Amino acid sequence: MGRTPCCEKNGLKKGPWTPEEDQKLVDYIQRHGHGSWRALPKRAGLLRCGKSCRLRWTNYLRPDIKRGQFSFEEEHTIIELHAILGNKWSAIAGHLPGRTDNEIKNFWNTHLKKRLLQMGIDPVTHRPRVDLFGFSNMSPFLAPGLNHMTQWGNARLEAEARLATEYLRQAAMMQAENGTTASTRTADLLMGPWRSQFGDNFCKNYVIDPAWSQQAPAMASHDYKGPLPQTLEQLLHAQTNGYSSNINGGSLLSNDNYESVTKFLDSMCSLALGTSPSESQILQHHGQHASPSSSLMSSINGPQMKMKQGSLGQSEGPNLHKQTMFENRRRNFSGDGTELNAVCISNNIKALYDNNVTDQSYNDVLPCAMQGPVLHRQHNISCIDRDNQHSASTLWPEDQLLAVAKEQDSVPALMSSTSTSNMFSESHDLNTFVNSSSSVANTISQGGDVPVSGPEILNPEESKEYWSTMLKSVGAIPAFHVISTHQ
DNA sequence: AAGATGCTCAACCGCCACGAA
DNA sequence: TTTCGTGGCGGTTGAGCATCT
Repeated sequence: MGRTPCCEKNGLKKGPWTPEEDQKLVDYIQRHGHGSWRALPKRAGLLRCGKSCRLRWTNYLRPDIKRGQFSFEEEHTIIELHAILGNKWSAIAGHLPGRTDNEIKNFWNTHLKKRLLQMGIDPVTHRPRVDLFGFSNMSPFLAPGLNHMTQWGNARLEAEARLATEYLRQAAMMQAENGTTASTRTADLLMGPWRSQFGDNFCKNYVIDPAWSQQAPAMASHDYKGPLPQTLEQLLHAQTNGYSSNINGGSLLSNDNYESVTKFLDSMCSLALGTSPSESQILQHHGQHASPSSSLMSSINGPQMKMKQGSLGQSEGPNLHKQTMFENRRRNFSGDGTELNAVCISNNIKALYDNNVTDQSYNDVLPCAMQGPVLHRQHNISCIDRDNQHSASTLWPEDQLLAVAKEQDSVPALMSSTSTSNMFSESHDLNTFVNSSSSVANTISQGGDVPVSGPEILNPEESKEYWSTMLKSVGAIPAFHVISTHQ
């Protein structure tokens, strides 16, 4: 007893479309629109079922379809999104203009999946394959929770994202009605997305703004085992297992930060659903503050997070902030050093350079992902001294980084985090690298703040030598992870 | 040169969500 | 509340082509 077919099969053609059929379909849709797909074939004079027509149009004949090879940026985007969304091809396609879900699915199955496997990365979990070492049957014990995407399932993911969106909508309504954000009810609503497995997964795959992570350590940490706070207030004020610091007793639900939280959650949900962030009504009550990175923000259609100047870290001084950055990175990159998802750190640096902002306004810079042309392979390298008092990051061309790595002795890996960056544009070439790296190195050596720009400009050789010395002095070694061989 | 094998991707199939009746 | 029609989605297939033996 089979399911009734979507249309009457008898007499209907199957298989590849001929140019004549394509022309008929295009002509009809251009004149009349597609209307009811079921009725279309008859009206257009086609011996096809409506489903076949719809597929042909959406996957092949639609005028806004982008043809040709996937760019590196597109590849990168697909990998990033797949780490969060799994096989939700339509949601992924929503972030790649002109690409269809079918095309992305095919590309994943025929290219990207194989490439990840060759790199020793499980294309389902986006984590290193333990079975390479013969531990496959032990993996549930060695790495519980690694198979997050398969465990959760796409349906649940989408359901949670929709639920989270609804939470946000309600929160926005309450905000509009009451003009206040600090009610327990609002906090509960905002916590909805955070508490969902989707939120957890999102946080695992995107390094959130470091300052924010300090406020929400339970969500950003892989190894947090404590009970999840049940409200945002609890979360923000929790001193759980030493992970969290109470920032001057301040609340993230102050007006300024409320905007950030809701904006971020909105973006998070839109990512899951393949829609554009709603630019929710929530913002209307606070107005948009122009930040140095606002142009950058507006150009991306991906996860965004803005932390405003406010209670976060200001009175604690820059070192607290840097320690937070380090803690955040250590949580996300400790272990095997093969995480795929370190984009945001690079993005912070890029945004700093783009906007010529100072460390003081670092909190205004968005971590953003998946945009910008690739001209050089870059790695974001960070280091921190043994007392966790000073840290620095910069982007290194890969060849120089490898050269330094070769020179390294086997010193303890106090930290290591790298990422492949697609963030550098033409204006951020080797000169920028030299400027930044020499400046950072100088500051580190003097025990000072992480700078954004500095007066000293070393040539590449000097810069390389300086960094090599500095890295050894702080006992840091870089770790590498190469996403692809793209040049 | 010819058969075997591998790869790509357009197209199909079945399931599901959703809205209308 | 249930049923039905429709569109959308993800998994899978298989024809056509390329490469290997």
